[in-house]
Amino acid sequence: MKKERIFKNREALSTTFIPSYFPHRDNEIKGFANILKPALYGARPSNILIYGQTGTGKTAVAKFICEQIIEKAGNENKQIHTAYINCKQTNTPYGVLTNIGKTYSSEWDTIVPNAGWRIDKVYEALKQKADDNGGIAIVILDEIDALVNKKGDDILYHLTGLNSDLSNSKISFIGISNDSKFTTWLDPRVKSRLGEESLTFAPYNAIQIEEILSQRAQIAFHDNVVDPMVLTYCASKAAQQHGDARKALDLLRISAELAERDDCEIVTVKYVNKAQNIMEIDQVRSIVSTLPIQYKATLAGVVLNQGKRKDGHQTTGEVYSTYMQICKHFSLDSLSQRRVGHIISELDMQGMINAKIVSLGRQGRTKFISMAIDQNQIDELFAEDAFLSDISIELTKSGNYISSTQLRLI
DNA sequence: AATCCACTGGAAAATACGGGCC
DNA sequence: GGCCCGTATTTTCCAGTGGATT
Repeated sequence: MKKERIFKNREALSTTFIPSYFPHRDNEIKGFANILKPALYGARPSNILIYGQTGTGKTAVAKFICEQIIEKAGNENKQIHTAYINCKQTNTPYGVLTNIGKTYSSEWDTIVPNAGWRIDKVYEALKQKADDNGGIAIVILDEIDALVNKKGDDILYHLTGLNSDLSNSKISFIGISNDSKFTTWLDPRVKSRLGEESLTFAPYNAIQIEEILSQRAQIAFHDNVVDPMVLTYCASKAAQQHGDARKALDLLRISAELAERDDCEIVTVKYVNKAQNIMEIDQVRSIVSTLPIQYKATLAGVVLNQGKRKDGHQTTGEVYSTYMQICKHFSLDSLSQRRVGHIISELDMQGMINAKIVSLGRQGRTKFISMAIDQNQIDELFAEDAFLSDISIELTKSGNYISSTQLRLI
């Protein structure tokens, strides 16, 4: 192993890193701390809702505050627990309750199975654990929007009502959302209980992002390995994207990694441009590689249909029939058109394809569908994937539905 | 103005699966 | 073994719908 010439501490640029100081978040932190302060005197802090776009530091600040408060509580011998739950990942009532329970007690896993119990029993167990433990719990519900609007959105109702059921302990919630309108979908009772206090994180501007970058760069890099222009450049790129500091950090990290791979002494602006390209491609690559097989088949259907119509506008029906042929050919269980229509919409949302609803009069109402990424990239990505490369090879061999577009696939 | 296509997209119901309870 | 829960994924059913055509 060669000695690290560029990086001193990679971690400092990762999105999960929590710095000890947050530039331009003094007011937010102060406000936050004031709301949570009662916890140190044994009182229940108000529930808080935090709004702000991605990359404005909501999650990091919330985690930071929790660490601080635990430390403080430790000094003063107060019982405070904190839990962090990402509701995008755990978006079921069962999962949320289980995650909170785990922070109370390490034996939770051995007592409560991760499936099988009826939900009110889990709820009872959690109450029990909480009261046994005593103290105050602060639960962070990140991306809380994922919990509402679904069938099980009464989970928030139960959670926020938890306090009145507890005798020996208290619990308060910090909800984090990037959609400031999400409370409109909320049950009014939950709305008032959850939003006792609220904070909004404004997006950073270019100058602020640059300061953040330089703070992190000092931790992450050795001295004089980064061209100062690089930070300015990364910051301005990210500021264009509604002040997303996370984007800026990613850009900086990848630029540095590229420079490192090139065995270059110093990170220059050249690498930032490279990094930007790579990030775009990598994003698509990671989406494609994690796509379930039915989604891949649908995507392949769209690709094979490209060029069938001169304007490149396929309809749902056309995609579905190609999809069916693919399924038959590879003895893959086929899904209903309703389902495939839904998959098309999802691929659209992920940015893999473009789908626009149009009305063709007597020809009915459907979607115009086309690929959102260019042919070269498609070829590359298909070749990397076992299933998708099979499709391009097999179909060419069999001589069925071959067009110039498909020939280009191999 | 009426018709009517080819879907869209919401909602309910079916199916499957992990796991407890008796 | 039979039945129940919670969760996830699909299927079934069906009431719309925008606008070219009649």
